[in-house]
Amino acid sequence: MQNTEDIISRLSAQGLRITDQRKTLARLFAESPGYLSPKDVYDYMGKYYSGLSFDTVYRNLRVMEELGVLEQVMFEEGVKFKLHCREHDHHHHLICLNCGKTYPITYCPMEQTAVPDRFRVVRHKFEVFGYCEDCSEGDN
Amino acid sequence: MQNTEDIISRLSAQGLRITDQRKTLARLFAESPGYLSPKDVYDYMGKYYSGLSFDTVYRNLRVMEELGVLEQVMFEEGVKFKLHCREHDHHHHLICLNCGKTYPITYCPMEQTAVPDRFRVVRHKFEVFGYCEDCSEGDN
DNA sequence: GTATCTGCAAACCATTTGCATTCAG
DNA sequence: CTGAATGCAAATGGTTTGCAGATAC
Repeated sequence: MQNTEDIISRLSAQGLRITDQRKTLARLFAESPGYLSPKDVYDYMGKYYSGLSFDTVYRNLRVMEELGVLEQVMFEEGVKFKLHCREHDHHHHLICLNCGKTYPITYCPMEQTAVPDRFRVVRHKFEVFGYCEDCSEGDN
Repeated sequence: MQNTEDIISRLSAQGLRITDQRKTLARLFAESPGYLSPKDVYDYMGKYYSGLSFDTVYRNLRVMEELGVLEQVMFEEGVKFKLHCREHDHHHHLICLNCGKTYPITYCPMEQTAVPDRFRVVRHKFEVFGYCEDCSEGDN
């Protein structure tokens, strides 16, 4: 986990101006263990900034994603963001369907996967969805 | 692979009317080995129906997806469709980044994945992307 | 001071909906 | 014939863009 200051200084180091909104944004992601949709972010930010506009949220999410501070993942419900994993070794995630919190999985299935000679692998996606301890009321 | 008639009769069996467009749609998916975006479908269909509208394409894709004839997957670039796999055993796919063609992988990583006791797994996603034999010019 | 940020409005794109017409059964 | 399918136009929802005023540096 990175704290708010880490994120701020990375933004600053990249030449971005440190506005109040960006501080709040940094804090939000520093404190959120899981994925957030643009709407989640907008709703949270809206509590602190009355005149907040959606486009600024999008702009900042995009900028932070381009700088590698955030990472963006496509879910069935749409795009979501979280802090970019700083761990060096390749890993995957357990993702809670309720709170969006993620837990690393060190195991990578590519090692075991038999791929035809003729297929040149570029990347892969392995994600496990379910309910974390705190959210285990679930649906069925 | 299923042929056009199989698909048509499944649609018919479900009470749908067999229009020209749906026949063409069935043929398109029967002959396409990979994922197609709504736009791909629209472009293809457009060659045969001059007054074609996008909403009919969407409607038919959605209906066929609800009937289990098609399956829908979210990629970075958006939603895509292919024939729903009829194979009984659970499996995953190699997906060609160029032509969208898919190849089944029998291996399922969940068997090897250590999950914390407290996390209740509901579903998972494992996809391998790359270039198939025919598309191996690739990008790098 | 100056370039970057922000909010606003409007544009944009993909997707959905209502309705009148057409067509499969 | 009748209800379902289609095309059209318009609405919607999510996201992006242009521009003028506000703000970090």
